[in-house]
Amino acid sequence: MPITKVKDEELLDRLTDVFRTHGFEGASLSRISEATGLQRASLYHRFPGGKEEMAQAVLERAGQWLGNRVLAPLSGPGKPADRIRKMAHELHLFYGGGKHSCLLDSLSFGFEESTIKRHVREGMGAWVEALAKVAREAGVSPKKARQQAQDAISLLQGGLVMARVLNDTGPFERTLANLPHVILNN
Amino acid sequence: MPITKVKDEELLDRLTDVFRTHGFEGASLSRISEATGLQRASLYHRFPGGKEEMAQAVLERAGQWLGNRVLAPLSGPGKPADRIRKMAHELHLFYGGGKHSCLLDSLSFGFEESTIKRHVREGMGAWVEALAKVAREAGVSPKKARQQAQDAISLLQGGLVMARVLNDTGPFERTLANLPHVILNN
DNA sequence: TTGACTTTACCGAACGTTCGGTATATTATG
DNA sequence: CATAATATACCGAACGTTCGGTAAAGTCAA
Repeated sequence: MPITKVKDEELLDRLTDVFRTHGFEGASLSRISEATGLQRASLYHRFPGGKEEMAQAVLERAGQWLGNRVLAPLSGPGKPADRIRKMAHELHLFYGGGKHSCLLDSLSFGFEESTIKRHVREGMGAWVEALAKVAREAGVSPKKARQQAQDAISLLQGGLVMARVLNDTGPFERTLANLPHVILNN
Repeated sequence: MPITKVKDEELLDRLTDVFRTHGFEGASLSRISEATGLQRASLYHRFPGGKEEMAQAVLERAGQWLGNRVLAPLSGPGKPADRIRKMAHELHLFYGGGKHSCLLDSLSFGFEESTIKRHVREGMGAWVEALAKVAREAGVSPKKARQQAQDAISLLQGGLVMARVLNDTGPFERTLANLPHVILNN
């Protein structure tokens, strides 16, 4: 078997970067080719389904990251506040301290219903539900738990938008630090 | 002078819709042509500078709306809480109750520094500053005022992202209702 | 009032470029 | 050698943009 020019993990890393920086339509094959170091045909060898399959592979792995690094810790052992702090730490790493945009934002434009949008919706839905569950476990009423989970996601997503627009990661990082209070407040 | 097929206001409305729905790169001239009822060449008669000028015209008007409907009421007379409620009402109208995306989000993708991104940055910066000012006037400490203004914008922007992804405007609308508390909390 | 002239708004057709995608050849490893 | 990975060269279609021209409204001297 000949050697791969770019390992799968590295390839997906770079694809992720292109998609979250430019969105789906802005992620042209030229940009992808440049970012990955692979020619068009090589990309189609790795992803016969083309750009759509690339985006789905990126979302697939992001979904795995969400499950392993966010949802799993949230439903794991430990005090609720500690579990949330653990998640905040992972989010800090994943979003480069706020410098990277979120795929759930960048891949959600355009009105046509697609596999990608469904994938994005499932991810965000699972995230909200997991946060609400932790809040309920900490004694927050079901209704309030749901609202505070939504507020947390809103603050995070909005913080990433602000960081991109204003070139200031401060609000996002402050939100990360405040997450336990936002979610568990009673 | 021949009659215009589409009045300027209407034209800008439709352009705004295309840009905030698809982002800059997703807003192809074909889509724009379809949405406005004008052929490509006619669009270039109205906007000699092409797509870039269209986006800037859209941002220009959005900036005027921000100034007239958001910043002005915020620095006007009345109790701080009332001024914020007034803003919330305008936001509800402008964002179609949460069904429309925000230009500050959709036009902020891509890394290259551009006139568009500068325009977007100025708009969001002025918005945050105006909110912080109201909070200070209501007796909130400068530091806390700034943070709560940032939280408000984060909640709004994040709420719009959630609405687009989950097809649920609930969190956004709830944020609108809570804005006075978020911003003026002491 | 008329008719020549200008201005304005629009459109069909085409420009060169880039898009996403593919057929074929080359490379390198087991 | 066999074969998987990459590269070259190319495709039709769509991209943003421009050109030449037409129809309608305003201007104004005769």
